[in-house]
Formats: sequence, C-alpha cells, structure tokens
Amino acid sequence: MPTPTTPKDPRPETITADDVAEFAGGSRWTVNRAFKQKASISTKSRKKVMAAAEQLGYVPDLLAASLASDKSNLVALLVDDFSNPHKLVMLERLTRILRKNGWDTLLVNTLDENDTSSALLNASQRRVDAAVLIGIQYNDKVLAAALGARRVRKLIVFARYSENPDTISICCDDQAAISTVADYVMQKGYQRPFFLAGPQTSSAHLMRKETFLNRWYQEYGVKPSSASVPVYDQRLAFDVVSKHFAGFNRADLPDVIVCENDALALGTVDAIKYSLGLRVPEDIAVTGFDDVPQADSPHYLLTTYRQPITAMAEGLVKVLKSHGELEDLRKFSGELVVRNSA
Amino acid sequence: MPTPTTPKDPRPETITADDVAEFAGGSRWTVNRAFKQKASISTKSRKKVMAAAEQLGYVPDLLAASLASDKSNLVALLVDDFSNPHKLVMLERLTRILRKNGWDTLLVNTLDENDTSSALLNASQRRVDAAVLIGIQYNDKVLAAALGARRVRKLIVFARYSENPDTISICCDDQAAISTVADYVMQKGYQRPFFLAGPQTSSAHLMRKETFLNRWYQEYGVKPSSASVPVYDQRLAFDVVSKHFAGFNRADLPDVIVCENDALALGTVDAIKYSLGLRVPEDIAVTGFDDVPQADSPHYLLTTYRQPITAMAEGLVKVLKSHGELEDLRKFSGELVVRNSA
DNA sequence: TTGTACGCGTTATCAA
DNA sequence: TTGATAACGCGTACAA
Repeated sequence: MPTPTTPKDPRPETITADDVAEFAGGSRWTVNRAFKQKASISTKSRKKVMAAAEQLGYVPDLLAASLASDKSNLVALLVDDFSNPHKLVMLERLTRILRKNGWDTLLVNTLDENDTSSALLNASQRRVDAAVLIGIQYNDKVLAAALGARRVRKLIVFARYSENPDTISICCDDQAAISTVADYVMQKGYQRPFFLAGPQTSSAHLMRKETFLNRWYQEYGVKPSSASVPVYDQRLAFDVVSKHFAGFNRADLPDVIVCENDALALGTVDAIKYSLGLRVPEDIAVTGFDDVPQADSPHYLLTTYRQPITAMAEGLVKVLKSHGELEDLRKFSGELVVRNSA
Repeated sequence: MPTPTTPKDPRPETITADDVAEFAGGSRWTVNRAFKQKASISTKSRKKVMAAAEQLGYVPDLLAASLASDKSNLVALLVDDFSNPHKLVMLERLTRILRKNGWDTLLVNTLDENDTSSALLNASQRRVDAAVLIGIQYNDKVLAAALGARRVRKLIVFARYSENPDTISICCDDQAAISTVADYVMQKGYQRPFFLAGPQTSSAHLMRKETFLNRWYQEYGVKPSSASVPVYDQRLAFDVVSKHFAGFNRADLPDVIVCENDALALGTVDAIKYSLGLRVPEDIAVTGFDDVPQADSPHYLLTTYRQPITAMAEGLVKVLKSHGELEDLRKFSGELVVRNSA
C-alpha cells in the first residue's frame, strides 16, 4: 500500500508493483506477469492482481520498464518540412497505426540539416527503438553520421528511396509510379511536358524527375525541360512557375506540367490560373503526386498519384517487430487518381 | 571502459557515466555534474570529463535520468482532428519551440473520445511533465476523468478556452478576436451575415458563434442564422454549405459568411464558387480564423484572424518551467489579416 | 506456477 | 568541490 507522503517527501506518491503485490497477497513478479500478454500465470492470480491494480490505480511505469528491458516501444519521427500538407496525412497515419500496435511516437522537428544529427542523438538518448526520417534534408552525409555513431538502433527512411544498406527504406516504387503518370500523360496526347521538381538534395532523394525525363526521351527522343523549387511549398511553387513562364509566347508554353508532388502541383495550378491567366487543363494540364486532401477541392481537382500510406505504415510496424532480415520494402505501389487537372 | 560484449550478452555495449569516470579519473557524480549547467564543479574537472565523454562517445541516458529525477522533459501532444490544416502549423511551432527549450514531444493521435483517457494514461506511464490537448473532443467529461485519476501532472488545453480550474488553458481572447472580425464585417457594410460553426462539443469549446451572434444582435437587433459542420474539414464544410443554400433565391442568401475557422472558410469559398456559382466577395464574402497557409493562395485570399501561435507556445514553455501559480494565459491577442475574401 | 538476486543508468542527499 | 549511499521501478534469469 502506498505509504502516506511524509512532509519531507516532495515526490508524489507512486503506486508500484510492490504495492499491488502486497495488496493482492503475492509477489512483485506475479504482478509483473499479470500485465504481460504471454506469461505463465494462473488466471486466478492474474484476476486477483488486476483487481488489486484497479483498486490502487496502478499502471506499470514505462520508463523503468524501458530501462530494465532495453526496449522503449518508442519511435522517433523526424520531420523537417512542415510546409507540405502531405506531412499531416503521414503523421496521422503513422501515429495511428503505431499506437494501435503499441508504439508511442516522438515527433522531432529538425530545424536544419545540422540539427538533424543532434535530433538523432537526442532520440537515442531516449532509447527509441527506431528513428524514422520523413523529410527532405536527410542526405547520405546525415545518414552516415548517424549510423557511424551507432546512435540509433534502426534508421528508417520513410516515403523516400535510400540505397544505404544500413538504412531501411519504406517507399513506393517511384519508377513504376512515375511511369504510370507518364503513360497517362502520353495517352492523353500531351506533347510539350514540363517537369517541376522539388529540392535537389544531394542523395537519398526522389528519382522522379530523372525517371520522367528518361521515359519521355525513350518515347519521343526529346528531353522535356524542367525547373526546381527549393522547398515543397505551394506558395514557392507559385512563385517559381509564375516567374519561369512570365513573358512566354503561348506556343512556347508546355501543355502539361508534371509535378513532383501535390504541394508543387497546387502552386502550379494557382500560377497557371492566376498568374498566367490560363485554364487548367485546357491550356495547361497539371499532375501531382500524393493526393493530399486539397487535391479534391473543386478549385484544383488534381490528377495525382496516391501512395499506399497505410500499407507503408504497416510495413514500418513489421520492421519494428522484426529482428533479423526483412523483405525489401521499397516497392509499394499506389494508384493514379484521375480528376480534372489532366 | 566498456567491456567487450561477451557472446552471452545480447545487449549492445553502452557507455555509462561510470565508464567516463574511470577513463577521466574521477567519479560518476563528477561526470554527472559536468553535464549539468549549474553544478558546483571545477572547470578543470569538467573539461577533463567532457574530453573523456567525447572520446568514448558518451551521452547521458534520459530514461535513467527521468526515472531518478522524476522529471522527463517530455510533453505529450494529444491531437484528434488531423483534417484541419492548422494543426500542422501548431505542431510545427510547438515542436520547434519546445525542443529549443529542452523538451521532447510525444505526439498522440487520439482516435475517438473514449480513446482519450487511455492516451492520457499512456502518456502518464511515460511520466510526461505535461499533456497538451490540441483538439476538439476534449470536453469536461474527459478532463474530469483525466484529472480525477491524477494521471498527468499538468493538463494543458491549447488554443481553446477552458474554465476548469485544474486545467491550464492557453488561448487567445476569442471574444475580442471575434469582435474584431464582427467590427470589420460591420464596417464593410455587410448586412446579412451567416455564421458557419464547427462541431458543437459539449464544453471547453469555442464561444465564437455565440459571441458573434450576440455582438450582431446588440448592434442591429437581429440574430443572424447559422449552421454547423461536424468536423473542421474543408470538404465537409463544402457539402454543408452547398446543401444548406441549395435552391435559395439570390435575395435570401447572406452577403457574408463568417466561419469559425479557415478549414470551414476554405470549404465555404469552394461551395460559393463551384456549387452556388457565385463570386467571392462580390456576391458572398467570407471570413475565416487561423490564417492557414492556403488562406494566402490566390484562389482563396481569405480575410482571416491570425492567432499568435508562437507567443502561445512560449506561454506553454513558461507553464512547463513554472511550479506555483501563474498568470492567466487565456487572453492572447492576434490580428486580423485582410485579404480579398471580405 | 511462483519467488529471489541482481542489474538497468542515473540522480538526491549527505558526508568528507 | 568531490565521493559515497540509497533510491527510482521494473525485467531477466534462474531456482524453488
């Protein structure tokens, strides 16, 4: 039973397994077992323990448990680009599915590239079972540093391809995905495509631009031109597209702008309509990638590619549960969502 | 020095303060002190310790530290409505500022109302220093349950007013904010306002609707009509507004729709333009609340009210640092951002 | 099925 | 300023 707090003790009274044990008339370890799913314990003992725990309001302390077992059931999610609305979708899905499977989530906002390693360090100090990178600035330099220090047990790159063998990458098959988009664009008869890419990080990055350009070259013998936006940000994409095409003759404009993701695509639609004063898709069509919620707004009605985030999140759970080798999780495939923009 | 892992020991070798102490020629407690900002330790000792730590790659274990000190430097953020894009803004700001001040963030996705108490319980098992509620389903019943169990040390309601004395509410002065909006709407000469409210949770909720209606009544002696959307979701708002005004005569339509927040306002603009086939603001004006990034898109150009999230987040830090009494943090004030929609 | 050393890595507190 | 004792609350491994 919890001893009444003495005036000298500023610490709030905590109910421990010992208290429950004493109350239920058993030992601390029986209490421990009662709270584990698969443990050899008689149903009678468990019942008694659980009743006592209920009475006393006992719940196991996860800090102490983590310390003793060297397993925290904690996962760190590192994010650096909050301007992309797709992040919210991923966060929702990941936190939900992780929680369903018994993991808690540490959300870490990495302020810049240098900050990443300190964030990783911080996460490791909490003994996270894994750190998941969901951003754009996580290049090989960062990965190498993180892995070199053996700071984190599992380093996972989510929704992005990584070849680093010490890293687990969970993503969809971008080559196939972009090919799907390219095929659609070709089939619809567009002839002067333009590719709008995101930040050109040094590595571990998306190959969408290269894939699309190569695909087009294979088919038609010409490389479409392209531009890049330094951040996946709708507003910035608007600016880049507006400036890029300002003063172009109608004939020199593309008839479709293929965007690396929806954040860029939304900005592109804005630019076409409000800066160039043209129509989508009649004058210039647009495709995106991600299928963010706004893609469905009547303003945009974006034709885009939806990644199977739920399946990917479940893949993450698998990784967390696994100990040894694992299948390749870099080949998820999604689906093209055809709306009005292309 | 870390002893080489014996084949029997599956646990990865960890460098502890003892290792550093031995290496540096001191005691564990000196090492501990070297890592604290304000601790009585000679600069010489500290230097020696830090050098040794650097050599060995030692970092303090936060789990053990939390367990021993009964302070986790961990804050749980509970969120239940990820469809509101403003959440992403809040998450970015909160995680950034908390991290800057030494707190880590646990992001918890509470699936439904019942789940909240179990989420709170879970957070308490990690000994979080505080739980911050950033959602819509956290009504008095939930709060009472949470507090009754004394599960969490500090329960903070963020961006929402709460009168519960055991709860710390950090929000802006909604009355003043809405009055600002109302004044603007009146000054612009609108005469047939309509209020679009969000989910009508039982308590700890926003008084924006009541405030606006009363304000208008005071001024003109009539209560504007209103409707409510069950979730702060752009798409749902679109549906509600479309249905509500379908078949109205032009003369019966409002000349301005005041929305409880931007998520609703964006959907409202969509509905006016694409469902009713009218113009914003010429036929119907719209105001929002929050100033989400998209509010600045040329499609929307939303006139809206921006809360001082940064200041509010810093208020949260103050709360975390404080021990005793605290000023009232429910009177932050923001500013009206005038764009084109009203 | 149940009970017992011992350890996890750190911090509070007091003594030197 | 430094060192030492005693927690913090639980898990593992093994013995009863």
